[in-house]
Amino acid sequence: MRQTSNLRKKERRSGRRRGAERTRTAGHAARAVRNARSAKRRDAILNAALDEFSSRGFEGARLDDVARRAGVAKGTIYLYFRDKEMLFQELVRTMLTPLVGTIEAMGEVDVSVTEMADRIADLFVREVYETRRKDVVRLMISEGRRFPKLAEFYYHEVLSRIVAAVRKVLRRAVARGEIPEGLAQYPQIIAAPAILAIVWNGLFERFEQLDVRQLMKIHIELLFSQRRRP
Amino acid sequence: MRQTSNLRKKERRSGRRRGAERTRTAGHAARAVRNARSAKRRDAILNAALDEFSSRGFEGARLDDVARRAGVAKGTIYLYFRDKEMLFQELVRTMLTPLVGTIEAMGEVDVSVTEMADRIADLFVREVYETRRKDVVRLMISEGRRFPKLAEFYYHEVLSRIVAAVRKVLRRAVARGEIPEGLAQYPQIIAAPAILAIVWNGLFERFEQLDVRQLMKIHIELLFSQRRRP
DNA sequence: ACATCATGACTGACCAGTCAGTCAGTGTGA
DNA sequence: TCACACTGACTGACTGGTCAGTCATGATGT
Repeated sequence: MRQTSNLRKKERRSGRRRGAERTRTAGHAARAVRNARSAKRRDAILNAALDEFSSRGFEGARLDDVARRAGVAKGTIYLYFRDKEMLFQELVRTMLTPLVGTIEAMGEVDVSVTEMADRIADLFVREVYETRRKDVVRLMISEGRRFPKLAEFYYHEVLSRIVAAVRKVLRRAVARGEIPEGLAQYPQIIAAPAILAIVWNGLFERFEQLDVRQLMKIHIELLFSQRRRP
Repeated sequence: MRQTSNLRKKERRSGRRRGAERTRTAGHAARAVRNARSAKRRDAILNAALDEFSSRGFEGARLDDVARRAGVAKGTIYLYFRDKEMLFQELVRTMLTPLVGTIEAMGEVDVSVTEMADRIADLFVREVYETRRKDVVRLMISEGRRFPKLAEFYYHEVLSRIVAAVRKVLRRAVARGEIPEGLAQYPQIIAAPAILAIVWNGLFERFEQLDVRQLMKIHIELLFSQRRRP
């Protein structure tokens, strides 16, 4: 459950070079150690926050609980995040940003539509549905409305890029006559079962299982199987 | 601790027959007036609650605000609902229960799949998306996870019935060879764009409009257009 | 000796839920 | 028809408790 480890915590603490040339090496080493510890704490807090936000919602989550779960005093949280809201926003940003690159790359390669759809489905299942990112997306769905800034960030930095990349591939396919035009107008259709799965999973999984992989596979087959004019 | 006093006020106030046969009619009329007013208040409270819950979420909503918006004192809310949680649950129940009948009826008629899909889409747009029920469904999506009882009610009383009704029609179509088998396994696929639309509407509508009707129409066309074996 | 990081007790604001009191409307008796 | 008693729906100030955010103090490393 450590998968957030790769979230660019190295961020160069800008400036601060003055004097003490003698201890340069030692200083650097020390700073590196500190940064590492600091990043670890930040991560622990984010992880704990995800748990608490997920099970209680933004308003319902208690920072005391986040602190306890992270093995840290409450005040420490405020050394890393301005307030509860920023903690939430950083959580979403930190967990979802790394996906963007992967997704954009997808639009560059000239693959067939079905190939692309399969890749999207696979990426979603492996990198979102089967990880804690699923919970982050669920949080985004549940609470995003009350964080307009975050919704905006998410739309511009994540969604619109995905939509653009997918649309690109779809347009090519339309031009080749492989698929009807409608799909290129609403690339969201491809993602619809993914959203459905996350919502269903949160609400009804205990009554009726839903096999996401299968769900998406069937959906894609239905959408893309070759068809004749009616 | 006097709540419950007037919950379900139609309740035959058992016994209590003593004299005064003369005023029977007047008494009935008076009671009718009271009941009407009472129902009106209940409605006002539910309406106000929907507004507040929608914009602030369950935890974020203040009963003081609900009361003010309903034009009622805070205490009055507690004459009609045991506590905040029951208010929320009643809200969802009251708004969604009326739909169930309509939906079940749909499974009874032996229509074609596309006909059924069109009807579902139309019903959804007219009775949910274009009404305040959309907000109720959104609340269910956002907060349902923290109300297991409510999720259970919703699953058993609403969802599973829809799924069963739709599945029935789909099975017939499969038997006739009209559609491939996959869809009958996951009738949820038909509803996926509806969920997507509600989520999108809440989060991103201000950046990019989404025409639900068109979205669902295209999706249905893609799913059901006749196809040849690959 | 100093800088930085970390702590957790504390504070002030906030809010769900309560309850003593009010009063509009109803029944009763003359 | 009037006056008086009675009822219970309604009110809103209040209470008990909670929690985000602060800060005086302590720990650690250089």
